[in-house]
Amino acid sequence: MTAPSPEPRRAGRPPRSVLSKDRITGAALDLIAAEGYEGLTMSGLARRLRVAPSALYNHAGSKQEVLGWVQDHVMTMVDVSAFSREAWDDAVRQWAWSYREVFARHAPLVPVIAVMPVTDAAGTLGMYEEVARGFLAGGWPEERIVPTIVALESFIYGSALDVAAPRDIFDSGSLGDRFPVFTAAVHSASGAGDADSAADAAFHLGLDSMITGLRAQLAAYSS
Amino acid sequence: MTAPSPEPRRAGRPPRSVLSKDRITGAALDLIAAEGYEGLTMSGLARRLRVAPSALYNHAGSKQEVLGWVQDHVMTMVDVSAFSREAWDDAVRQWAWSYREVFARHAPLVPVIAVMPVTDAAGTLGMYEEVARGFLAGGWPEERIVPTIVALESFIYGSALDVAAPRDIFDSGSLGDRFPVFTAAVHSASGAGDADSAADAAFHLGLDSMITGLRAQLAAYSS
DNA sequence: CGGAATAATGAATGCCGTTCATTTTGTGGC
DNA sequence: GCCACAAAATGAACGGCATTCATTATTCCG
Repeated sequence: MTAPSPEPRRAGRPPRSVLSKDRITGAALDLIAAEGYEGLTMSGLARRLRVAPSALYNHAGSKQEVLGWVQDHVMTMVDVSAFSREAWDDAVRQWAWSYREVFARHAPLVPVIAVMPVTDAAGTLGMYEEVARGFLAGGWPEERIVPTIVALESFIYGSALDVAAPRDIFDSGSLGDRFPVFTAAVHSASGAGDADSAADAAFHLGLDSMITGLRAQLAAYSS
Repeated sequence: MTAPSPEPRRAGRPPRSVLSKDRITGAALDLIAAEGYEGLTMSGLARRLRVAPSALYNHAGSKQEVLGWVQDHVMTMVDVSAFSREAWDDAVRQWAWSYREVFARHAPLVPVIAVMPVTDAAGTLGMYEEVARGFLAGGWPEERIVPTIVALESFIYGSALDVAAPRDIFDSGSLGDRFPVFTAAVHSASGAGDADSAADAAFHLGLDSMITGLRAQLAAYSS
């Protein structure tokens, strides 16, 4: 137990390095958990690490790079264990629900992921490796695996964004009269089930549809 | 043809209003077309409208609100005409391709849409109205229409983000050795077809899967 | 006709990511 | 063992951003 040091650090290189990629990533995740993504600023991150903001730039080239580290860590939270246990279609279902849940809590990462290359992202690659093994074991032809993963991910990312939507997002207000068919559909949909799980219902429906369609594609390919 | 007035406007309310929701929206779309979304700043928008930045706040409460107007306009660019011409499944296919194409060019709107309520967004409601009519005419039960649209949209939004991805996004670099199955799958996928259309291939595959699955759901429901 | 709402200007604010000069310390080559 | 250089911290500064405020001029409404 080191005594807390209220006296500020002097300028100059410290005896033992204060920062590192791992410490920065950990602090960023803590900060996000505590204050959300709007609280993730370079100043806030530096404050949490008891460091001047500019010190971060000795380790990360930009905030984008820090976000990349966070994203790679978040990827490891996705549960891929089903792929080594169950048939590919059941595994996909479990994986997809876990994937969506994780990124619903990290929705601001979704637009980042789409652009960010996977190079040097060991966590992300680890997830893909497990998924690819599962598909291969399930009898999928190798060249179809990546496009299939991308299609599923697209659905998952879109659905993760949808989780953050307010429950009354489809309330057409005073314009409702001009759009009677849609307005009626909204009302009859909200009748069934509580509004909390509207996003869940759409995800369930879409995922099951997609898996059904993929099963049909695999069958057509195998014959 | 009014003469250009190089002399700046004096302070005080102008004889005839310079700004309006429509003029702001139009200028924002021009600005986005010219400089992309990173060029869409309140200052830049004001410059284009030959107005002080603060003047915008007499018409829009925030930049978010302006983005909402832009989003509603962009929605009207989506082609829904197939729903009044063709069977629901073919119409969905055409609509989805158009929808993705439009939002691939407006990817930064995707995270905005998910959160933004549809109230007072006539263009958005207009699109939903046509789609809902098509589903209803196709024999879908009313209470299933909205969840189905949401599921399709989730896939479309995710796919629109995917279009912006660099072609070598799955290049695992020096870490490739540790993830052999996935690395092999990436290589055999990039072999078939040019890299340009990797996103297209995934979208095609996912959309067709989903439509197949939806068709099966409708059949199960009808019986 | 007069007062309130409206719609512009321009200055100012605070936050943000990032850069730079400076200082101190560790490290690798002679 | 020394010395030059790389590494890692500080703190001040910068430019850009969305937004707010006081001020001014004009229109609209009763």
